[in-house]
Amino acid sequence: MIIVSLLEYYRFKNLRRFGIKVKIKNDFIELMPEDLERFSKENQAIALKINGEIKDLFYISSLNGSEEIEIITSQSKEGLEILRHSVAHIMAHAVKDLFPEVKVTIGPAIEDGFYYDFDRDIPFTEEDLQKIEKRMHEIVKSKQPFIRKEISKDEAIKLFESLGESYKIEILKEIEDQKVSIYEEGGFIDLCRGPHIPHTGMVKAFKLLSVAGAYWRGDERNKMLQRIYGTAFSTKEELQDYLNFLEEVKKRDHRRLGKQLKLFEITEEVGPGLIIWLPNGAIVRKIIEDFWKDEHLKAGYQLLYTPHIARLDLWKKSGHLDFYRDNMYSPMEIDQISYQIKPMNCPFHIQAYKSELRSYRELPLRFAELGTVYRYERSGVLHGLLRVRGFTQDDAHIFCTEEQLEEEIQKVLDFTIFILSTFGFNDYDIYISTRPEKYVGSLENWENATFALEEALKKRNLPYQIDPGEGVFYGPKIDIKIKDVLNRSWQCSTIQVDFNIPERFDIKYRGKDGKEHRPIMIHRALMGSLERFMGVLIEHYAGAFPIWLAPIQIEVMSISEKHVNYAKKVYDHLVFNGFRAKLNIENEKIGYKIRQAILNKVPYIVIVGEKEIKNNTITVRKRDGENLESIDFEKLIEILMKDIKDKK
RNA sequence: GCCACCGUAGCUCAGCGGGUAGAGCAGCUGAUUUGUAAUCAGCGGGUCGGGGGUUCGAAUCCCUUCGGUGGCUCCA
Repeated sequence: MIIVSLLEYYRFKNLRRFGIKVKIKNDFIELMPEDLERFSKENQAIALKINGEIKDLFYISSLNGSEEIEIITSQSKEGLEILRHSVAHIMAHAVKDLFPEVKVTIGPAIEDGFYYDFDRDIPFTEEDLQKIEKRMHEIVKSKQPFIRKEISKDEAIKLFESLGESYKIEILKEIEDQKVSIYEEGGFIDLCRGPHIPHTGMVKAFKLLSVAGAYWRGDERNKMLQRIYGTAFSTKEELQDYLNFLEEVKKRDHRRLGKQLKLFEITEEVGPGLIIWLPNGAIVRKIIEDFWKDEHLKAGYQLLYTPHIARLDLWKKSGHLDFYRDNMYSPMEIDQISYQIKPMNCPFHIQAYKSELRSYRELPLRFAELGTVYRYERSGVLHGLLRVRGFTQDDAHIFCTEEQLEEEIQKVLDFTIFILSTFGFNDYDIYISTRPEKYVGSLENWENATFALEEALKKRNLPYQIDPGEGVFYGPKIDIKIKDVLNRSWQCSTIQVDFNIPERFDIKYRGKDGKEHRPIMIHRALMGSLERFMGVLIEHYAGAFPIWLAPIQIEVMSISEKHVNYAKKVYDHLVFNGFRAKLNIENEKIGYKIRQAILNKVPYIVIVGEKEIKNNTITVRKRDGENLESIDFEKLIEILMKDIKDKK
């Protein structure tokens, strides 16, 4: 990792040369030990990379000149992680100072900061966090050095026994090495692999954010600990930027915008995790559904509609009752027969496949459905539109031969990317999940299918990562996470190969050879579920839907009552041309009406008054405040039509 | 499901060392006839999430239940 600027490089080029090779950008320079020390100090080094291994900064004194050195500062990803980890220690130190009865457990750096889990019977309050933060500032100010010691495991156990830190002992007992490292800073000792910053004074910007429950070792059978989350950055500005980012996230929260823009509602009376789509949300959904259906027909899919409930036996046969019972609702009795509300669409699509004898000539057969399913989710996991109990999957099942598998997957990938990019998602994290411990189907099947998934991604030049053992029991899968404008990842699309269901339902096709063969099934959802996708879209667009999706595309407003008739005429014309328009002839000042429309995030505002009537024009104001000159009505229609066609 | 916090008018929130409720916005009515992010005035609206308890008296204290929020676990 390169952390020093070129300017500094040239400055240091004049320094005395010695055996220690220091990597700067992609070059190496050689420095005298004392120059290196000065160099690292001036660059706010917090650690060193010695021959590729990250070490504490004090190792600088033990270099013999043959090493390759990189200087790690908190500007780099690795450095920031070290910094945050050190701040976690400082937090634990502060907590122990203030609440000596607390037992410490673990405290790593994470994506956006760090946390530390504590065992304490009394919960931490907001005031406690403030006190802890205050104490942390004191520790930072006193510039306590982080001191690393290597001791034997037995010694460490004795040490932590004397400190009463039973969780540390539990961790120690599972460490295989006989030697462990501990770090001490201002009297606070923690079992830790390191590395750490040289001293606490190097912490420039941190903040404690929240308290939450967390199970010891993440196992819900274990004791619930108290986790304090915090974050740290290399400068105050960066911390402030991050806090601003959190504010922005809050502003875009789809639950808040959903209420404000009257898109959807979740009420206690209906039940948790169940969505009422209000007119504004419903129209957006309808447009997405229409788009989805049209594109599926173009892509060679056939549409299906299937029921919401089916005989329980169907779910026994599909295996869902065995594998998925915990997420299924209780069955209901109808005429002494048990029926089940559907958690999946696949068994129905299988029935459609089985509705006639199939020939290899028909394959691949692609069945698509916006299928609403109901799944039990534990109450604590529900979250707005993103995690619900009733949702509509943009589901499809492709039945194909083994030879067709790879091509079909490629087609699905292309299709997925087309659909996602239409909504402005052009950045993806792609994962292939491979065979888990518990699986069905032959090893050969798995290998072939996994290979097909990989090949498809390679041929499309899509970078991906492997998630080993994370596949579903019935087959490997590709998961695509999209990144929104704030660069947050959302799991939506999934492409899964299924060896299980075709087998269980004994579906077949007649091959060229006249014999019966079993088709392979691909199960895929592009948007995942309409609910989740809409939630992501709302946050992605911050509620300001592009014109092709906007619930109201144009709001026509009159300056005063005198202009109502003309406004009506304009409005009627817009509606006649198929636009979703709103007429605002309220007896209010124009500024007020504009404010309302902007708060409702209407993309186009049309204003008509004396001037417009006289010239037979309209004045257009865009959502972002840009004013189009008074223009001809037909000109507006032209602009709008083009934007809608381009899905802007 | 677990831990913590929260639940007052349609919305956002104030009131909470106990004495049966307020504001702004929204809604309705009227005045105003308006030129690019809030014209003025009046009116209506809540058994303070539900249930139970303590008390002469509970939005306020306690218990319980439902729901929400942040996490943990889970996400076939």
